[in-house]
Amino acid sequence: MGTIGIRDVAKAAGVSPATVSRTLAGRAVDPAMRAAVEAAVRETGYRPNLAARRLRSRDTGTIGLIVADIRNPFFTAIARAVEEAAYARGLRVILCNTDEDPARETLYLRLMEEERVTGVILAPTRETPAVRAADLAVPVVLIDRSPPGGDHDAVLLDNRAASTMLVDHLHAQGYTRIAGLFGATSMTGHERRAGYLAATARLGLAADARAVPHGPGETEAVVAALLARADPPDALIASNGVMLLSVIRALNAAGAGQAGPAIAGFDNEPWTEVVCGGVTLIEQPVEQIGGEAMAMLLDRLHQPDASRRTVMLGGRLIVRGSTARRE
Amino acid sequence: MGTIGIRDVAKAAGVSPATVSRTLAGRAVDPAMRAAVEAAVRETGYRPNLAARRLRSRDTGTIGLIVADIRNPFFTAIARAVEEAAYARGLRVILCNTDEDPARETLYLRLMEEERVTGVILAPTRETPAVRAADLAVPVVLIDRSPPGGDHDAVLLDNRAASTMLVDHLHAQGYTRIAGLFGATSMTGHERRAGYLAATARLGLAADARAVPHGPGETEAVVAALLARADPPDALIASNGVMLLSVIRALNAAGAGQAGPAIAGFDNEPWTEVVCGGVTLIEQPVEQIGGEAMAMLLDRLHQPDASRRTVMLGGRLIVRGSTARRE
DNA sequence: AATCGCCGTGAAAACGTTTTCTTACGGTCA
DNA sequence: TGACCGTAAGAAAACGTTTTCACGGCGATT
Repeated sequence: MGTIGIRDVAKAAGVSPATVSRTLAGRAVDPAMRAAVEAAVRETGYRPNLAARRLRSRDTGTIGLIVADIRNPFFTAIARAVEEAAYARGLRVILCNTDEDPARETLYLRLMEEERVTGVILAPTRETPAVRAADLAVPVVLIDRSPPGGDHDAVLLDNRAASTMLVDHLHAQGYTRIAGLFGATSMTGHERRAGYLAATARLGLAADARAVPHGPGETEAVVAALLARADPPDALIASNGVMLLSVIRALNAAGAGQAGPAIAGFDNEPWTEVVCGGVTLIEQPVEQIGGEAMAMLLDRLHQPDASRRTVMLGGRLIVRGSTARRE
Repeated sequence: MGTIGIRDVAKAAGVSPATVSRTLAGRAVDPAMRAAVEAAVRETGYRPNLAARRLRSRDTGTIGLIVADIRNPFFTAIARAVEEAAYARGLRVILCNTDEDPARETLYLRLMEEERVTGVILAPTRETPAVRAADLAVPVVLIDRSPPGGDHDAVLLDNRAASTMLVDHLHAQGYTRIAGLFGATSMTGHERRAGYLAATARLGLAADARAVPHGPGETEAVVAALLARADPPDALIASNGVMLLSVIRALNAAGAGQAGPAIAGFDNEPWTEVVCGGVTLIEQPVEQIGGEAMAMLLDRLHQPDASRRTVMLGGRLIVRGSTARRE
C-alpha cells in the first residue's frame, strides 16, 4: 500500500516477482517479458529497496572509508580518488571522519561491521586499530599510516625518504639550523620525524624535532617556542599541510619577515603555490594512493588468504620560491 | 553457521529473540534478563545487521548529504557541520559528491530514495532538481543554492547583500573599476552577480561581470582577458573560494605585482589569512548553515505538511590587508 | 477477596528482496 | 520417435531483524 514493491511491478507486468528480479539484475529473460517488466517499472515508478536487497543477497556493494581529518585536503583528495575508483566499479562508499579520535575510530569500525560493508579503507589514528583490524570481520586496507609491527594490507608514502629529501634540499640551500614539527598523534608524524633525525644526523646538523598535538593553536605555540631559542632555526619543516599553514601564520604573527626562517613541508595544497612566493614541499601521489588502496582491497576480497602486502609510494619534491626561502 | 544473529544471542541468554531485540532497543526488560542478554551479546560478539533492522523498522536513521564539489572547503565544512549535528541526534550521514554534474545529481537523488533515507540535504547544481524535488519521495532541504521560483525548504546566504558589502567596501577604499567573476553553473553565482550589478549601478560605477564555467583553467583565462582590457580593473571580486585562489594564481602568473588590482572574494578559508597580506572576503556562517539545515529537515519530518520556508543567513565582511589592496 | 487493567514475555508474522527448487517446455541426439 | 538435457518461469523459502498478538502474572481498585 504505502510503498510499491516488486510484487506490484510483477502484478502490473503480469509476471512473477522472480522474473522482475531477474530482469532488474540483467539475467536471461524472455525479451517480451523483459519489455513488459521495464514498462511496468517505469509506469509504477518503482524504486528498489536497497536494505531488502542487501539483506537477502549478502553482498552490500559498499565499502567504508574512514579518514582521520576531513578538513585536511589530503584526505578529501583521497576521498575523491577512492570514490571515483569505487564508482567505476559500481560500488558505494560510506565516508567517516574520526577527527583523530581513537574512540570514534572504534565506533566507526564497529559501524562498518554492522553495515556489513564489503571492505574498509582506513587511515588509522594510532596503534590500537592494528590489534583490532586482526579480529575484524571485514577486510581492511590501511592508508597513509600503518602501525609498525602489524601485518596488514597497506599503501603508504615513503615518509623517511620524503623527510630526507626535504632536509637534503634545505641543506643544499645553505640552511644549517633546520627544525621540524611533527604530528604527535599519527604514525606518519613519527616516521617523518625519524627520517628528519636520520638525515640531520648524517649531515652533522643539529636536530630539533618537536611533537605537536592535534588541536588549534598547538602549532603556533611550538613555533613561538622555536623562535625564542637562543639560536633560532633558519628553516622549518612542517609535517603536513594543516601544520604548514599554521607555521606560516605563526611566523607572520611573530613579525618574522625576510629574516625569518625558510619553510618547507608536506602536501601540495593549491594555496601553497601562491603563498610566500611559493613553498617547497613533498607532494603525495593522492590519486595513486586511493586507486591502489581500492585495487588492493578488491584483491583481498578475491583472495582472502593471500599474504598481506605493503605498497610504498614515493613523494615528489616540489621546489618553489627562489631558494625555498621566504620572500 | 556463517554469521551469528539475534537468535544465537537469544539461545545463549536463554530468552526469546524478541527480548534480545527489546533489550538492545532499550525498552523495558526485566533487569536479570537484561544482564543475561548483555552478557550473551558480549560473549558471542554479536553485531546487529543494519540492513535487516532497516528493512523491518521502516526508519533508516540515515540522512543524505549531496554537495556539488567536495574539494571546495566550504562544502567540506558544511559536511562536517551536518555530520556533527546528525551524530548528536544519533543519525547517520551518507555523503555524495556531484562535481557540479546534473546527471550525477539525479543519480544520487535516486540512490537516496532507494536507500530509503529519512531526508536529504542538497546543494543543487541547477534549476532542474527543483522540479525533481517536488515529486521526490523524500523530504529535501536545499542549502547554498535555491532555484528562483521554487517552493522549497532552504537555508541560504544573502548573496545579494554580501556582494553589495564587498562592492561598497571596495568603493569606500577608492576603487572605481571593479570587475567580478561569478560561477556560471550555480544559482549562487547568479545571485552574487546580481548583487554586484545592483551595487555598482547604485554607485555609478562601470560594471564588468564575467561568468566563469566550472573547470580547471577557466578562471585564469577570464582574468587574463580582464587584464587585457584597455582600462584594466583596479579591483576583482571572486565568487567563491576556489575561484579566489585561481584569481590570485592568475595575477601572479601575469606578473601583476603592487600595481595589480585589489582582490576580494567569498569563503573564509584558512589560507586567505596569510596570502597577499590577507584577503578581504565574506565569511559564510558554515556551522550555522549545517545546523539550521539539519534542524529544518527534522522539522519537516515532524510536520510534513507545514508550509515550506527559506532561512536566509547573513555573511560577515572580513577586512584584511592594509586596504584590501595586494601587498 | 475478587476483578480489572497493566506490564513484560514468547510465538509468530512481517519487512521487500533474492535465490533455491520445482516444473514445464522445446530442441537435440541416439 | 523416445529419452535426455538445457533453459526459463513460477512458487516458496530464506535473509535477520522488529513488531504485533496473545497470554500469564501481579498490583491496584472496588
